[in-house]
Amino acid sequence: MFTFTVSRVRKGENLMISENPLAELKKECEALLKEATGKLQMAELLKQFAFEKPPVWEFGQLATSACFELAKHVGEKPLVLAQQLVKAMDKAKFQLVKEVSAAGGGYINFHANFEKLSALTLESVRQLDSEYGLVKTEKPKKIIVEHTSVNPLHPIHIGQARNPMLGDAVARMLSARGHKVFRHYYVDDVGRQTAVIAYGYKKLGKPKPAEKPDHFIGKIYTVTSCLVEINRLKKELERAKMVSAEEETAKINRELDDWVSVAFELKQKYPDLFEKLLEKINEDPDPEKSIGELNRAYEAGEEEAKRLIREVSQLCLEGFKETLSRAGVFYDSWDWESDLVWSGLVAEVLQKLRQTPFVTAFGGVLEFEAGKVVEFLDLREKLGLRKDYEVPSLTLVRADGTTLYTTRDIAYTIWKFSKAEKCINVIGMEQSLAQLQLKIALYALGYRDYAENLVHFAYNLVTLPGYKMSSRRGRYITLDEVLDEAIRRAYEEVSKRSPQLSEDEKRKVAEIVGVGAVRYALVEVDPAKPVEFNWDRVINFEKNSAPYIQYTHARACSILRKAARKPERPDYGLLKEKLEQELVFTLAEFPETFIEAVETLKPNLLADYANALADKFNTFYNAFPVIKAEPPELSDARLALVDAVRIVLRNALNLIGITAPERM
RNA sequence: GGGCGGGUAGCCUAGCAAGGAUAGGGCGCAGGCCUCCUAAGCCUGUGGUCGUGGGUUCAAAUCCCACCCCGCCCGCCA
Repeated sequence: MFTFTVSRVRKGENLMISENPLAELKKECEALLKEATGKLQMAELLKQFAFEKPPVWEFGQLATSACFELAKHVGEKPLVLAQQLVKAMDKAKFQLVKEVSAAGGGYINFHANFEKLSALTLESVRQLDSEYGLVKTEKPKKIIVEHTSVNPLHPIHIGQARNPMLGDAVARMLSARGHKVFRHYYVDDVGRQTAVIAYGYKKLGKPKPAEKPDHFIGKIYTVTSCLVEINRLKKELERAKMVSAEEETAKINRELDDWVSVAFELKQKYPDLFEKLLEKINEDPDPEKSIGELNRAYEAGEEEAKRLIREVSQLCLEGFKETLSRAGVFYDSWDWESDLVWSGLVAEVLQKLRQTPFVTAFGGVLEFEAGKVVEFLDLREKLGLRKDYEVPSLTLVRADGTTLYTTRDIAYTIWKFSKAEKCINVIGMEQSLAQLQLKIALYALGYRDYAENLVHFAYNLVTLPGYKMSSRRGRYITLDEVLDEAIRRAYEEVSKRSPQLSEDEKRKVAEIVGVGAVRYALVEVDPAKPVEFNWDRVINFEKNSAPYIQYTHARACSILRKAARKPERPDYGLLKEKLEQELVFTLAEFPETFIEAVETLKPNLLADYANALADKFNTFYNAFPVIKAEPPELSDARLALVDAVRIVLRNALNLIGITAPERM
């Protein structure tokens, strides 16, 4: 079913073109229906017509079930109404419509006039080229898409990699829609975890990384975190033993066992690093305290802490940039959480929040009572909350005076809204509650408009079949590994299939194909569903994969290259095969698919679309000759069709951040 | 206990917001197709109580209610 029917026709040199050919067809169908209902004095009963795609091609290209609805008002059978409406239509007015029929229990089916629709569609695609399908919005907005924002503690792992792929695709789509899009990376450098890595890094004497910096940082973080945790648990255990709290002792023992086994793993993996950190950390009578102190000093903006933590974070980010740029993901702004703290913005927001009746203090601790806000401002329905559900409170400030993540995020969000009208946060589903509390805080502060333009783009996790990925435990598969492996496999494949390519070309193609495979795999499934990681799924070269679509694109390019001529005198009326007409229709649908994908923020719709188009094209490719088709007017029409498929496949892939190679 | 998300063939997945004609794909499995534009392909076959039970409707995978299973969240973590 479709809703979007906006389109503009403009005059080409000699042929009409349209930025949305399918919408032209719909407009015509709608006009015919309106006229017919008018004639039968039923115009008042139905003003909107929804169109759908009939289940079988032979039924036509568009259908409406309006007569079922109409039948209720008139007391006549749907089929009879459909027949009457069809009869009342003025055939002389048919342009893109060739035939209308009543069918089934009361459908009205519209058959397209492909001689005209093919001409309109193929000319439009080829003239608009890289702009075809990218229908611009009437209301362009400034939009910030915040995505990735992986903490600078360890390399980006495959569980997190879904985020940049989705975020980047969404940003590309919105931008293509005509919005002014800014891609922001929120550098979360404030908090205990950053203090942990900085602490370990300092203990090691701030070593220069001998490998990719984020991998280097990741090792130090994992080992440090593990050792500190064991240290802390041991102390807790002693305390618990002294007061002979048996249940607690047992619990701590279990946790300790867990961490000791992690330590064992880590010692095997990185013996030197492990020994050195163990030695250094043991020198510290209270590592926990040192870390807490470092965290406090950093928030307070003390010079030494600043230098240290920024150095570590920056190091890690260098690694991220390398990985992400390889995957084709870039940012317009890197926003440091610490800057928000130091600039006083966080304090300012806290001050304002304190003045609302929704914040209470006990000791130094500040609590934000989100539930109260919901009642007071009557937000329940607006936020889609159940009637008895009480939103939990949110701690804004710790007893030691430091702030918490969501508190800073409130300040950050307000800052973002000073630069944009809409903010989309690509953040995992597990943070839904925090994102809700954040939104409620905006309402509490009187930023109603911000709250309503804040979107939490939630996505589900990527899981490993055996165990849970855990960055703290150093159990993860990095995005780098996955990309390397994908490119390696792609290289093998290219070498096997296209030995004639130069070494340089093979490498380039392998890169494009490998990266594409990974991006596609992470974007293709509904973000709400979890993805179970396995190599064959993420590095798939068969149907329903980026390589498959890329291959199809390369095949189209190959035909055009071999033809070595432009389609000078195409006769689109000769495109009489069902497959050809289905291809044309699919191409005509692209603009509406694009609009729907952007408006609903569903990049997977574009992945599905591209895959479906590739399927049809391959079937066509297998069934009919193009270059040698006779007569030449048919050959030319088919060449134009191939060219249009090439353009649309490329445009669709580009929107989700995948490059379409011309050979592979 | 409460909240959120998910449940569609052996496995993975589309469709669900705006209910409509025969629930699309892919993997797997069984078979077939390269003197012809790239076989990363194409064709044929195989496989479905759309989690369960009620309800609304001329019509339910889709809407409503109840329940079951899985995941996540309910931190002075992020």
